[in-house]
Amino acid sequence: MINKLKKMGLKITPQRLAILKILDGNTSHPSAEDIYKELKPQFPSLSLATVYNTLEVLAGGGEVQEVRIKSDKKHFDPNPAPHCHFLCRVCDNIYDLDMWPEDLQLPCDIKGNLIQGCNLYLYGICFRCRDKYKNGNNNNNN
Amino acid sequence: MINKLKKMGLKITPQRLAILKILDGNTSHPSAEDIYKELKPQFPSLSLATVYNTLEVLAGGGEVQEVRIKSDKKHFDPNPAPHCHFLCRVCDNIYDLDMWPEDLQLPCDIKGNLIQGCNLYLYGICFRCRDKYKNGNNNNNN
DNA sequence: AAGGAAAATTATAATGATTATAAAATAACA
DNA sequence: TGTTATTTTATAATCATTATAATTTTCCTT
Repeated sequence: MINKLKKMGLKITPQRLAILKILDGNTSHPSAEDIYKELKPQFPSLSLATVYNTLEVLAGGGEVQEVRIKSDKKHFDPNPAPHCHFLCRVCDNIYDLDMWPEDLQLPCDIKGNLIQGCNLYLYGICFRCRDKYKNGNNNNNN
Repeated sequence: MINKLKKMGLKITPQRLAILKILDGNTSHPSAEDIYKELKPQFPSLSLATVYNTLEVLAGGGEVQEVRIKSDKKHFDPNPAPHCHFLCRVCDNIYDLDMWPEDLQLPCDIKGNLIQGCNLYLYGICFRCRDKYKNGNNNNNN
């Protein structure tokens, strides 16, 4: 964790460590505000700007991914490996899906264009919500 | 064009026709403001809200695609067929690429999740900018 | 062709995520 | 321990987008 910051030439601060700790292994795809709200009780002096700044440098350094699957807000993923993100239209949660199209290994060349990065966003209904809906139907006999 | 509006149960207005006309066959991926600026001289009374409203209903009806490849602004594509979008980091233009991953035919099922929609955003350097860079290097002997 | 209800347009204000600013605090080096 | 560059903080600014409410227009009906 400390190494990630040092590797990027950043100073070690309690705020940055706390943000990295929240992100570490986190698959909930928090927004900047989610992180801010989670840390505020332990860090009463924490500023939202610090969270934004830290996420920006981490994303710039390739340590976290910006997930722009929703139109209104950015979310963050500490897993920098390419994988797709899936937004359930029912529960509004973002999930990782570790499939990746075989014909999209980066970097690659498509019709003369150099492709360096890629975001794959999927939309639909997650298996949890499908199950709920199915059960609801059966129980209510609709 | 008129049919598109009628099909969606919308009234035919000069503003909507003008917006549809700009979009028809357009591959430049304009933003709402781009469209507004282009139409304002011919439609001095046009309001930006009208452009946003029209694009929203067209997108809702599946007649145009929202392209969220840039983090700050939405762009629009009159081609509703799934295809990927490519942002050149040098010239900042958005291009269509008509490739599509073979293993992503919609709708489909991935690990129990129902996938209904998909956005594929690519980032890199377009062939035009690659050529310019290459030539620049040769000419300057760097 | 005129009337009228429902929908659309308009000008404007509000929203809300993100970014910029500048002063105060802190980390890390000598 | 002192110093300097960096970071944090509080706050304001930005800017795309959405909401509001009054006016205008479409289009169905007569």
